[in-house]
Amino acid sequence: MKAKMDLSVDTKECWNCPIKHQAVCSRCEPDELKRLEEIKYYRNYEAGQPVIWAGDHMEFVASVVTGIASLSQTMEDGRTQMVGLLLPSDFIGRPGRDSAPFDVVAVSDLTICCFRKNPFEELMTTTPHIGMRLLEMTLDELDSAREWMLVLGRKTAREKIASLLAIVARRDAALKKHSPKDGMNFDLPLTREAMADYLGLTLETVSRQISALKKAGIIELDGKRRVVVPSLERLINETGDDVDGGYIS
Amino acid sequence: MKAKMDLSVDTKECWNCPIKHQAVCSRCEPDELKRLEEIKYYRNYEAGQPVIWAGDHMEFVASVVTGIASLSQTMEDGRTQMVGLLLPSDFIGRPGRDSAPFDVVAVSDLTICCFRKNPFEELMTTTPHIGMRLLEMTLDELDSAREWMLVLGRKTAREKIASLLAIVARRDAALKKHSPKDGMNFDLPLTREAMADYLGLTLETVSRQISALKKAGIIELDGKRRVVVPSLERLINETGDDVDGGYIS
DNA sequence: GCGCCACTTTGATCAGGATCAAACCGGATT
DNA sequence: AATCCGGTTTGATCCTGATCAAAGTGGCGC
Repeated sequence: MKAKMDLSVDTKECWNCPIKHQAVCSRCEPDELKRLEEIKYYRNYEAGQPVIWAGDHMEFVASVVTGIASLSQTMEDGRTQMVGLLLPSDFIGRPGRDSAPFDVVAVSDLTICCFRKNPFEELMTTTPHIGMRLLEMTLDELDSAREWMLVLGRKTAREKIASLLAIVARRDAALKKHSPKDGMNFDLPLTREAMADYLGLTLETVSRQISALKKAGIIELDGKRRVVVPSLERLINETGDDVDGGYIS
Repeated sequence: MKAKMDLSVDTKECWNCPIKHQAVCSRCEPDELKRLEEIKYYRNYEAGQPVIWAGDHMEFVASVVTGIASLSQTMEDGRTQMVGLLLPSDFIGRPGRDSAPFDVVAVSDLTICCFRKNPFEELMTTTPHIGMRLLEMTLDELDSAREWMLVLGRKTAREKIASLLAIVARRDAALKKHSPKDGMNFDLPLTREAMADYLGLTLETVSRQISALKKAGIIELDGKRRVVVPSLERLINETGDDVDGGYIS
Protein backbone atom coordinates (compact mmCIF):
# COMPACT_ATOMS: atom_id res chain seq x y z
CA MET A 1 0.00 0.00 0.00
CA LYS A 2 1.82 3.01 -1.29
CA ALA A 3 0.20 5.81 0.68
CA LYS A 4 0.68 8.90 -1.44
CA MET A 5 2.12 11.76 0.56
CA ASP A 6 0.18 14.97 0.32
CA LEU A 7 2.90 17.44 -0.48
CA SER A 8 0.48 20.24 -1.11
CA VAL A 9 0.15 21.26 2.53
CA ASP A 10 3.83 22.06 2.63
CA THR A 11 3.86 24.17 -0.49
CA LYS A 12 0.76 26.30 -0.30
CA GLU A 13 2.67 29.30 0.91
CA CYS A 14 5.40 31.03 -1.03
CA TRP A 15 7.59 31.61 2.01
CA ASN A 16 8.41 27.93 2.37
CA CYS A 17 8.09 26.92 -1.25
CA PRO A 18 10.86 24.47 -2.21
CA ILE A 19 11.60 26.26 -5.47
CA LYS A 20 11.44 29.84 -4.27
CA HIS A 21 15.10 30.48 -5.05
CA GLN A 22 15.05 29.14 -8.61
CA ALA A 23 11.57 29.65 -10.03
CA VAL A 24 10.23 32.45 -12.16
CA CYS A 25 9.19 34.28 -8.98
CA SER A 26 12.63 34.11 -7.35
CA ARG A 27 13.52 37.75 -8.02
CA CYS A 28 10.24 39.14 -6.69
CA GLU A 29 9.98 41.65 -3.89
CA PRO A 30 7.54 40.87 -1.05
CA ASP A 31 4.80 43.06 -2.54
CA GLU A 32 5.21 41.44 -5.95
CA LEU A 33 5.05 38.01 -4.37
CA LYS A 34 1.85 39.02 -2.66
CA ARG A 35 0.25 39.87 -5.97
CA LEU A 36 1.44 36.60 -7.47
CA GLU A 37 0.03 34.73 -4.52
CA GLU A 38 -3.39 36.13 -5.33
CA ILE A 39 -3.48 34.61 -8.79
CA LYS A 40 -1.90 31.27 -8.10
CA TYR A 41 -3.30 27.82 -7.42
CA TYR A 42 -1.83 24.33 -7.27
CA ARG A 43 -2.53 21.26 -9.38
CA ASN A 44 -1.48 17.69 -8.78
CA TYR A 45 -1.06 14.91 -11.31
CA GLU A 46 -0.24 11.25 -10.96
CA ALA A 47 2.58 9.66 -12.90
CA GLY A 48 1.48 9.10 -16.48
CA GLN A 49 -1.30 11.67 -16.52
CA PRO A 50 -1.35 14.30 -19.25
CA VAL A 51 -1.09 17.92 -18.17
CA ILE A 52 -1.64 19.55 -21.57
CA TRP A 53 -2.05 18.31 -25.13
CA ALA A 54 -0.42 20.17 -27.99
CA GLY A 55 -2.92 22.61 -29.44
CA ASP A 56 -4.93 22.91 -26.22
CA HIS A 57 -5.97 26.31 -25.10
CA MET A 58 -4.01 27.23 -21.97
CA GLU A 59 -5.57 29.37 -19.33
CA PHE A 60 -2.51 29.33 -17.11
CA VAL A 61 1.24 29.33 -16.98
CA ALA A 62 2.96 27.35 -14.24
CA SER A 63 6.09 26.29 -12.39
CA VAL A 64 6.96 22.69 -11.61
CA VAL A 65 7.12 22.45 -7.80
CA THR A 66 7.82 18.75 -7.27
CA GLY A 67 8.14 15.81 -9.64
CA ILE A 68 9.06 15.59 -13.30
CA ALA A 69 7.12 16.33 -16.46
CA SER A 70 8.04 15.73 -20.07
CA LEU A 71 7.57 17.99 -23.06
CA SER A 72 7.10 15.99 -26.24
CA GLN A 73 6.01 15.92 -29.83
CA THR A 74 4.28 13.07 -31.65
CA MET A 75 3.99 12.48 -35.40
CA GLU A 76 0.84 11.05 -36.98
CA ASP A 77 2.37 7.63 -37.32
CA GLY A 78 3.24 7.51 -33.63
CA ARG A 79 6.92 8.37 -33.65
CA THR A 80 7.50 10.59 -30.63
CA GLN A 81 10.36 12.76 -29.50
CA MET A 82 10.74 14.20 -26.07
CA VAL A 83 11.95 17.79 -26.41
CA GLY A 84 12.42 18.69 -22.79
CA LEU A 85 12.45 17.35 -19.26
CA LEU A 86 10.70 19.71 -16.86
CA LEU A 87 12.19 19.56 -13.40
CA PRO A 88 11.30 21.42 -10.21
CA SER A 89 11.39 25.20 -10.83
CA ASP A 90 11.05 24.82 -14.61
CA PHE A 91 8.40 26.95 -16.27
CA ILE A 92 5.42 25.68 -18.29
CA GLY A 93 3.65 27.77 -20.88
CA ARG A 94 4.32 31.05 -22.48
CA PRO A 95 3.03 34.53 -21.85
CA GLY A 96 1.50 35.97 -25.01
CA ARG A 97 0.46 32.70 -26.57
CA ASP A 98 -2.57 30.68 -25.67
CA SER A 99 -2.26 27.32 -27.36
CA ALA A 100 0.35 24.83 -26.26
CA PRO A 101 2.92 23.84 -28.90
CA PHE A 102 3.83 20.50 -27.26
CA ASP A 103 2.36 17.77 -25.08
CA VAL A 104 3.14 17.98 -21.38
CA VAL A 105 2.89 14.74 -19.42
CA ALA A 106 3.59 13.96 -15.77
CA VAL A 107 6.46 11.47 -15.74
CA SER A 108 6.38 11.05 -11.97
CA ASP A 109 3.79 12.31 -9.52
CA LEU A 110 3.73 16.03 -10.10
CA THR A 111 2.71 19.25 -8.40
CA ILE A 112 2.64 22.49 -10.33
CA CYS A 113 1.99 26.05 -9.22
CA CYS A 114 -0.32 27.70 -11.76
CA PHE A 115 -0.83 31.40 -12.40
CA ARG A 116 -3.90 32.56 -14.27
CA LYS A 117 -2.60 33.69 -17.61
CA ASN A 118 -4.16 37.11 -18.04
CA PRO A 119 -3.29 38.51 -14.63
CA PHE A 120 0.19 37.00 -14.95
CA GLU A 121 0.74 38.77 -18.26
CA GLU A 122 -0.41 42.05 -16.77
CA LEU A 123 1.89 41.55 -13.82
CA MET A 124 4.77 40.97 -16.22
CA THR A 125 4.30 44.33 -17.87
CA THR A 126 4.23 46.16 -14.55
CA THR A 127 6.93 44.32 -12.58
CA PRO A 128 10.21 43.81 -14.40
CA HIS A 129 11.56 41.16 -12.02
CA ILE A 130 9.38 38.39 -13.35
CA GLY A 131 10.25 39.07 -16.96
CA MET A 132 13.94 39.29 -16.20
CA ARG A 133 13.98 35.97 -14.41
CA LEU A 134 11.92 34.35 -17.14
CA LEU A 135 14.35 35.64 -19.75
CA GLU A 136 17.25 34.13 -17.84
CA MET A 137 15.49 30.80 -17.49
CA THR A 138 14.48 30.76 -21.16
CA LEU A 139 18.04 31.48 -22.28
CA ASP A 140 19.23 28.58 -20.11
CA GLU A 141 16.59 26.30 -21.62
CA LEU A 142 17.64 27.34 -25.10
CA ASP A 143 21.25 26.50 -24.36
CA SER A 144 20.36 23.06 -23.08
CA ALA A 145 18.04 22.41 -26.01
CA ARG A 146 20.98 23.18 -28.25
CA GLU A 147 23.31 20.93 -26.29
CA TRP A 148 20.71 18.21 -26.75
CA MET A 149 20.68 18.73 -30.51
CA LEU A 150 24.29 17.54 -30.60
CA VAL A 151 23.29 14.42 -28.69
CA LEU A 152 20.40 13.70 -31.06
CA GLY A 153 22.19 14.51 -34.28
CA ARG A 154 25.68 13.17 -33.84
CA LYS A 155 26.12 10.80 -30.93
CA THR A 156 26.09 7.00 -31.00
CA ALA A 157 23.56 5.04 -28.96
CA ARG A 158 26.10 4.35 -26.24
CA GLU A 159 27.15 7.99 -26.07
CA LYS A 160 23.51 9.03 -25.89
CA ILE A 161 22.84 6.82 -22.89
CA ALA A 162 26.00 7.98 -21.15
CA SER A 163 25.06 11.60 -21.84
CA LEU A 164 21.62 11.13 -20.31
CA LEU A 165 23.09 9.47 -17.23
CA ALA A 166 25.70 12.20 -16.87
CA ILE A 167 23.04 14.90 -17.05
CA VAL A 168 20.83 13.23 -14.47
CA ALA A 169 23.84 12.67 -12.25
CA ARG A 170 24.86 16.32 -12.44
CA ARG A 171 21.36 17.52 -11.80
CA ASP A 172 20.96 15.22 -8.85
CA ALA A 173 24.23 16.45 -7.39
CA ALA A 174 23.14 20.05 -7.85
CA LEU A 175 19.87 19.30 -6.08
CA LYS A 176 21.70 17.80 -3.12
CA LYS A 177 24.13 20.72 -3.16
CA HIS A 178 27.33 18.80 -3.53
CA SER A 179 29.48 18.35 -6.60
CA PRO A 180 29.11 15.05 -8.46
CA LYS A 181 31.64 12.51 -7.20
CA ASP A 182 32.70 8.90 -7.64
CA GLY A 183 30.44 6.34 -6.06
CA MET A 184 27.44 8.63 -6.24
CA ASN A 185 24.06 7.09 -6.85
CA PHE A 186 20.72 8.44 -7.95
CA ASP A 187 17.26 7.49 -9.13
CA LEU A 188 16.59 7.30 -12.84
CA PRO A 189 12.91 8.20 -12.91
CA LEU A 190 12.31 7.25 -16.54
CA THR A 191 11.11 4.04 -18.17
CA ARG A 192 13.16 2.57 -21.00
CA GLU A 193 10.56 3.89 -23.39
CA ALA A 194 10.77 7.43 -22.01
CA MET A 195 14.57 7.31 -22.28
CA ALA A 196 14.21 6.10 -25.88
CA ASP A 197 11.87 8.98 -26.67
CA TYR A 198 14.28 11.43 -25.16
CA LEU A 199 17.32 10.01 -26.95
CA GLY A 200 15.81 9.31 -30.36
CA LEU A 201 16.32 5.54 -29.99
CA THR A 202 14.17 2.45 -29.59
CA LEU A 203 13.58 1.00 -26.15
CA GLU A 204 15.40 -2.19 -27.14
CA THR A 205 18.52 -0.25 -28.02
CA VAL A 206 18.31 1.64 -24.72
CA SER A 207 18.08 -1.62 -22.83
CA ARG A 208 21.00 -3.17 -24.72
CA GLN A 209 23.25 -0.16 -24.22
CA ILE A 210 22.49 0.05 -20.52
CA SER A 211 23.37 -3.62 -20.22
CA ALA A 212 26.58 -2.94 -22.14
CA LEU A 213 27.56 -0.07 -19.82
CA LYS A 214 26.82 -2.30 -16.85
CA LYS A 215 28.93 -5.12 -18.25
CA ALA A 216 31.75 -2.65 -18.91
CA GLY A 217 31.59 -1.56 -15.26
CA ILE A 218 30.74 2.04 -16.11
CA ILE A 219 27.56 1.85 -14.06
CA GLU A 220 25.95 -0.51 -11.59
CA LEU A 221 22.23 -1.02 -11.14
CA ASP A 222 20.64 -1.34 -7.74
CA GLY A 223 17.15 -2.56 -8.45
CA LYS A 224 15.57 -1.26 -11.61
CA ARG A 225 15.76 2.45 -11.06
CA ARG A 226 18.76 3.24 -8.88
CA VAL A 227 22.05 3.86 -10.65
CA VAL A 228 25.51 3.80 -9.08
CA VAL A 229 28.43 5.51 -10.81
CA PRO A 230 31.75 4.09 -9.56
CA SER A 231 33.86 6.50 -11.59
CA LEU A 232 32.35 9.70 -12.89
CA GLU A 233 35.31 10.25 -15.16
CA ARG A 234 34.78 6.93 -16.87
CA LEU A 235 31.12 7.76 -17.40
CA ILE A 236 31.93 11.13 -18.91
CA ASN A 237 34.50 9.51 -21.18
CA GLU A 238 31.67 7.47 -22.63
CA THR A 239 29.63 10.56 -23.51
CA GLY A 240 32.08 11.61 -26.21
CA ASP A 241 32.24 15.08 -24.67
CA ASP A 242 35.41 16.91 -23.90
CA VAL A 243 36.31 15.73 -20.39
CA ASP A 244 37.07 19.12 -18.91
CA GLY A 245 34.95 21.26 -21.21
CA GLY A 246 31.54 22.69 -20.79
CA TYR A 247 30.29 22.44 -17.28
CA ILE A 248 32.72 24.53 -15.30
CA SER A 249 30.37 27.50 -15.20
CA MET B 1 35.66 39.88 -60.48
CA LYS B 2 33.02 39.67 -57.86
CA ALA B 3 32.80 43.28 -56.66
CA LYS B 4 31.43 43.06 -53.15
CA MET B 5 28.61 45.50 -52.52
CA ASP B 6 29.12 47.72 -49.53
CA LEU B 7 25.83 47.32 -47.70
CA SER B 8 27.06 49.18 -44.69
CA VAL B 9 26.26 52.64 -46.05
CA ASP B 10 22.59 51.72 -46.19
CA THR B 11 22.39 50.41 -42.68
CA LYS B 12 24.36 52.80 -40.56
CA GLU B 13 21.28 54.55 -39.32
CA CYS B 14 18.53 52.93 -37.32
CA TRP B 15 15.75 54.76 -39.14
CA ASN B 16 16.28 52.87 -42.35
CA CYS B 17 17.63 49.65 -40.90
CA PRO B 18 16.21 46.62 -42.76
CA ILE B 19 15.49 44.74 -39.54
CA LYS B 20 14.09 47.56 -37.46
CA HIS B 21 10.68 45.91 -37.18
CA GLN B 22 11.89 42.49 -36.08
CA ALA B 23 15.13 42.94 -34.17
CA VAL B 24 15.73 43.21 -30.45
CA CYS B 25 15.39 47.00 -30.76
CA SER B 26 12.00 46.90 -32.52
CA ARG B 27 9.99 47.90 -29.47
CA CYS B 28 12.19 50.84 -28.57
CA GLU B 29 10.97 54.43 -28.24
CA PRO B 30 12.95 57.12 -30.08
CA ASP B 31 14.90 58.09 -26.96
CA GLU B 32 15.79 54.45 -26.25
CA LEU B 33 16.91 54.01 -29.84
CA LYS B 34 19.10 57.02 -29.47
CA ARG B 35 20.89 55.48 -26.52
CA LEU B 36 21.28 52.21 -28.37
CA GLU B 37 22.70 54.07 -31.32
CA GLU B 38 25.44 55.44 -29.10
CA ILE B 39 26.76 52.00 -28.18
CA LYS B 40 26.42 50.24 -31.51
CA TYR B 41 28.85 49.53 -34.32
CA TYR B 42 28.79 47.31 -37.40
CA ARG B 43 30.95 44.38 -38.37
CA ASN B 44 31.21 42.61 -41.70
CA TYR B 45 32.34 39.08 -42.40
CA GLU B 46 32.89 37.19 -45.62
CA ALA B 47 31.26 33.83 -46.24
CA GLY B 48 33.14 31.17 -44.29
CA GLN B 49 34.73 33.48 -41.75
CA PRO B 50 34.33 32.72 -38.06
CA VAL B 51 32.56 35.31 -35.94
CA ILE B 52 33.08 33.71 -32.54
CA TRP B 53 34.59 30.47 -31.27
CA ALA B 54 32.96 28.58 -28.43
CA GLY B 55 34.59 29.65 -25.17
CA ASP B 56 35.69 33.03 -26.49
CA HIS B 57 35.16 36.02 -24.34
CA MET B 58 32.45 38.19 -25.88
CA GLU B 59 32.59 41.92 -25.52
CA PHE B 60 29.39 42.48 -27.48
CA VAL B 61 25.95 41.19 -28.26
CA ALA B 62 24.62 41.69 -31.78
CA SER B 63 21.82 41.43 -34.31
CA VAL B 64 22.21 39.86 -37.73
CA VAL B 65 21.45 42.63 -40.24
CA THR B 66 22.07 40.90 -43.57
CA GLY B 67 23.32 37.44 -44.48
CA ILE B 68 23.25 34.14 -42.63
CA ALA B 69 25.34 32.79 -39.79
CA SER B 70 25.41 29.35 -38.24
CA LEU B 71 25.57 28.35 -34.62
CA SER B 72 27.34 25.04 -34.15
CA GLN B 73 29.05 22.62 -31.84
CA THR B 74 32.03 20.40 -32.63
CA MET B 75 33.22 17.30 -30.79
CA GLU B 76 36.92 16.52 -30.34
CA ASP B 77 36.86 13.92 -33.09
CA GLY B 78 35.42 16.40 -35.57
CA ARG B 79 31.75 15.48 -35.59
CA THR B 80 29.83 18.74 -35.78
CA GLN B 81 26.20 19.64 -35.33
CA MET B 82 24.66 22.92 -36.34
CA VAL B 83 22.31 24.02 -33.58
CA GLY B 84 20.85 27.10 -35.16
CA LEU B 85 20.65 29.16 -38.31
CA LEU B 86 20.91 32.87 -37.59
CA LEU B 87 18.94 34.95 -40.08
CA PRO B 88 18.48 38.70 -40.38
CA SER B 89 17.10 40.11 -37.10
CA ASP B 90 18.26 37.11 -35.05
CA PHE B 91 20.20 37.88 -31.89
CA ILE B 92 23.76 36.77 -31.11
CA GLY B 93 25.10 36.49 -27.59
CA ARG B 94 23.56 36.66 -24.21
CA PRO B 95 23.34 39.42 -21.65
CA GLY B 96 24.78 38.29 -18.33
CA ARG B 97 27.23 35.78 -19.73
CA ASP B 98 30.56 36.55 -21.25
CA SER B 99 31.85 33.42 -22.90
CA ALA B 100 30.18 32.03 -26.00
CA PRO B 101 28.73 28.52 -25.67
CA PHE B 102 28.83 27.76 -29.43
CA ASP B 103 30.77 28.59 -32.56
CA VAL B 104 29.28 31.28 -34.78
CA VAL B 105 30.34 31.24 -38.43
CA ALA B 106 29.30 33.42 -41.36
CA VAL B 107 27.61 31.10 -43.85
CA SER B 108 27.11 33.84 -46.43
CA ASP B 109 28.54 37.34 -46.43
CA LEU B 110 27.33 38.82 -43.19
CA THR B 111 26.74 42.16 -41.52
CA ILE B 112 25.96 42.35 -37.83
CA CYS B 113 25.03 45.27 -35.62
CA CYS B 114 26.99 45.01 -32.38
CA PHE B 115 26.22 46.58 -29.02
CA ARG B 116 28.93 46.86 -26.41
CA LYS B 117 27.95 44.35 -23.77
CA ASN B 118 28.21 46.33 -20.57
CA PRO B 119 26.26 49.38 -21.71
CA PHE B 120 23.71 47.08 -23.34
CA GLU B 121 23.17 45.22 -20.08
CA GLU B 122 22.71 48.46 -18.21
CA LEU B 123 20.26 49.65 -20.80
CA MET B 124 18.31 46.44 -20.36
CA THR B 125 17.80 47.03 -16.66
CA THR B 126 16.56 50.58 -17.23
CA THR B 127 14.43 50.17 -20.35
CA PRO B 128 11.96 47.27 -20.29
CA HIS B 129 11.26 47.26 -24.03
CA ILE B 130 14.53 45.63 -24.96
CA GLY B 131 14.17 42.85 -22.43
CA MET B 132 10.59 42.19 -23.42
CA ARG B 133 11.44 41.87 -27.09
CA LEU B 134 14.44 39.69 -26.30
CA LEU B 135 12.23 37.42 -24.20
CA GLU B 136 9.79 37.06 -27.07
CA MET B 137 12.56 36.27 -29.53
CA THR B 138 14.18 33.78 -27.17
CA LEU B 139 10.89 31.95 -26.61
CA ASP B 140 10.47 31.71 -30.39
CA GLU B 141 13.99 30.36 -30.74
CA LEU B 142 13.32 27.81 -28.04
CA ASP B 143 10.20 26.61 -29.84
CA SER B 144 12.04 26.18 -33.10
CA ALA B 145 14.96 24.45 -31.42
CA ARG B 146 12.44 21.99 -30.03
CA GLU B 147 10.79 21.50 -33.40
CA TRP B 148 14.23 20.73 -34.72
CA MET B 149 14.81 18.10 -32.05
CA LEU B 150 11.98 16.07 -33.61
CA VAL B 151 13.68 16.34 -36.99
CA LEU B 152 17.03 15.20 -35.58
CA GLY B 153 15.70 12.46 -33.35
CA ARG B 154 12.96 10.81 -35.34
CA LYS B 155 12.88 11.71 -39.01
CA THR B 156 14.34 9.73 -41.91
CA ALA B 157 16.96 11.26 -44.17
CA ARG B 158 14.39 12.07 -46.84
CA GLU B 159 12.05 13.68 -44.29
CA LYS B 160 14.94 15.69 -42.90
CA ILE B 161 15.81 17.15 -46.30
CA ALA B 162 12.17 17.92 -47.04
CA SER B 163 11.83 19.59 -43.62
CA LEU B 164 14.83 21.80 -44.27
CA LEU B 165 13.52 22.81 -47.69
CA ALA B 166 10.07 23.53 -46.27
CA ILE B 167 11.54 25.73 -43.56
CA VAL B 168 13.68 27.70 -45.98
CA ALA B 169 10.70 28.03 -48.34
CA ARG B 170 8.48 29.37 -45.56
CA ARG B 171 11.10 31.80 -44.36
CA ASP B 172 11.75 33.04 -47.85
CA ALA B 173 8.04 33.59 -48.38
CA ALA B 174 7.78 35.47 -45.10
CA LEU B 175 10.70 37.67 -46.12
CA LYS B 176 9.00 38.52 -49.41
CA LYS B 177 5.74 39.09 -47.56
CA HIS B 178 3.59 36.63 -49.42
CA SER B 179 2.40 33.22 -48.36
CA PRO B 180 4.31 30.24 -49.75
CA LYS B 181 2.71 28.98 -52.96
CA ASP B 182 3.16 26.41 -55.70
CA GLY B 183 5.85 27.17 -58.22
CA MET B 184 7.79 29.30 -55.77
CA ASN B 185 11.54 29.29 -55.94
CA PHE B 186 14.29 30.36 -53.59
CA ASP B 187 18.01 30.21 -52.98
CA LEU B 188 19.39 27.50 -50.77
CA PRO B 189 22.42 29.27 -49.36
CA LEU B 190 24.01 26.19 -47.78
CA THR B 191 26.60 23.74 -49.07
CA ARG B 192 25.80 20.03 -48.91
CA GLU B 193 28.14 19.81 -45.97
CA ALA B 194 26.39 22.60 -44.08
CA MET B 195 23.04 20.92 -44.71
CA ALA B 196 24.48 17.66 -43.43
CA ASP B 197 25.70 19.38 -40.28
CA TYR B 198 22.31 20.90 -39.73
CA LEU B 199 20.42 17.66 -40.33
CA GLY B 200 22.71 15.22 -38.55
CA LEU B 201 23.57 13.39 -41.79
CA THR B 202 26.60 12.92 -44.03
CA LEU B 203 27.00 15.07 -47.10
CA GLU B 204 26.71 11.99 -49.34
CA THR B 205 23.31 11.15 -47.88
CA VAL B 206 22.18 14.75 -48.35
CA SER B 207 23.24 14.63 -51.98
CA ARG B 208 21.51 11.32 -52.61
CA GLN B 209 18.26 12.39 -51.00
CA ILE B 210 18.18 15.65 -52.90
CA SER B 211 18.68 13.67 -56.10
CA ALA B 212 15.85 11.36 -55.04
CA LEU B 213 13.47 14.26 -54.38
CA LYS B 214 14.41 15.70 -57.75
CA LYS B 215 13.78 12.40 -59.50
CA ALA B 216 10.43 12.11 -57.73
CA GLY B 217 9.47 15.54 -59.05
CA ILE B 218 9.08 17.03 -55.59
CA ILE B 219 11.66 19.72 -56.35
CA GLU B 220 13.53 21.03 -59.38
CA LEU B 221 17.02 22.47 -59.32
CA ASP B 222 17.96 25.53 -61.30
CA GLY B 223 21.71 25.66 -61.19
CA LYS B 224 23.28 24.46 -57.97
CA ARG B 225 21.63 26.71 -55.45
CA ARG B 226 18.18 27.70 -56.73
CA VAL B 227 15.29 25.42 -55.80
CA VAL B 228 11.85 25.35 -57.45
CA VAL B 229 8.90 23.79 -55.63
CA PRO B 230 6.17 22.80 -58.12
CA SER B 231 3.74 21.70 -55.42
CA LEU B 232 4.18 22.86 -51.87
CA GLU B 233 1.72 20.29 -50.63
CA ARG B 234 3.75 17.46 -52.09
CA LEU B 235 6.88 18.83 -50.44
CA ILE B 236 5.18 19.06 -47.06
CA ASN B 237 3.88 15.52 -47.44
CA GLU B 238 7.49 14.41 -47.62
CA THR B 239 8.37 16.06 -44.32
CA GLY B 240 6.25 13.58 -42.35
CA ASP B 241 4.53 16.49 -40.60
CA ASP B 242 0.82 16.84 -40.27
CA VAL B 243 -0.23 18.65 -43.45
CA ASP B 244 -2.46 21.24 -41.83
CA GLY B 245 -0.88 21.29 -38.38
CA GLY B 246 1.63 23.61 -36.89
CA TYR B 247 2.23 26.63 -39.00
CA ILE B 248 -1.12 28.35 -39.10
CA SER B 249 -0.16 30.82 -36.41
C1' DG C 1 0.23 -19.19 -4.02
C1' DC C 2 -1.27 -17.92 -8.56
C1' DG C 3 -1.82 -15.34 -12.45
C1' DC C 4 -1.84 -10.91 -14.47
C1' DC C 5 0.28 -6.94 -16.31
C1' DA C 6 3.58 -3.54 -17.24
C1' DC C 7 8.10 -3.23 -18.06
C1' DT C 8 12.54 -5.18 -19.36
C1' DT C 9 15.93 -8.21 -21.41
C1' DT C 10 17.79 -10.93 -24.99
C1' DG C 11 18.00 -12.98 -29.63
C1' DA C 12 17.81 -13.10 -34.85
C1' DT C 13 17.45 -10.61 -38.85
C1' DC C 14 16.97 -6.49 -41.68
C1' DA C 15 17.77 -1.97 -43.63
C1' DG C 16 18.94 2.88 -43.64
C1' DG C 17 22.54 5.62 -43.62
C1' DA C 18 27.74 5.78 -42.90
C1' DT C 19 32.04 4.99 -44.88
C1' DC C 20 35.42 4.52 -48.40
C1' DA C 21 36.45 5.52 -53.03
C1' DA C 22 36.26 7.48 -57.54
C1' DA C 23 34.48 10.33 -60.99
C1' DC C 24 32.27 14.68 -62.26
C1' DC C 25 31.25 19.67 -62.77
C1' DG C 26 31.89 24.54 -63.21
C1' DG C 27 34.33 28.46 -62.30
C1' DA C 28 38.76 30.74 -61.51
C1' DT C 29 43.84 31.00 -62.54
C1' DT C 30 47.67 30.62 -65.44
C1' DA D 1 43.36 25.63 -73.67
C1' DA D 2 45.16 23.35 -69.62
C1' DT D 3 45.02 22.88 -64.81
C1' DC D 4 43.35 23.28 -60.40
C1' DC D 5 40.09 23.17 -56.82
C1' DG D 6 36.00 23.27 -53.93
C1' DG D 7 31.90 21.33 -54.06
C1' DT D 8 28.93 17.57 -55.81
C1' DT D 9 27.39 13.14 -57.53
C1' DT D 10 27.44 8.26 -57.80
C1' DG D 11 28.88 3.55 -56.65
C1' DA D 12 30.14 -0.51 -53.52
C1' DT D 13 30.29 -2.23 -49.12
C1' DC D 14 29.85 -2.17 -44.12
C1' DC D 15 27.79 -1.51 -39.64
C1' DT D 16 24.80 0.52 -36.21
C1' DG D 17 20.55 0.60 -34.63
C1' DA D 18 15.63 -0.74 -36.07
C1' DT D 19 12.41 -4.31 -36.30
C1' DC D 20 10.21 -8.54 -35.19
C1' DA D 21 9.82 -12.03 -31.80
C1' DA D 22 10.02 -14.43 -27.48
C1' DA D 23 11.16 -15.05 -22.90
C1' DG D 24 12.21 -13.01 -18.23
C1' DT D 25 11.16 -10.13 -13.96
C1' DG D 26 8.79 -8.15 -10.26
C1' DG D 27 4.90 -5.96 -8.11
C1' DC D 28 0.09 -6.40 -7.17
C1' DG D 29 -4.63 -8.09 -6.58
C1' DC D 30 -7.24 -12.09 -5.98
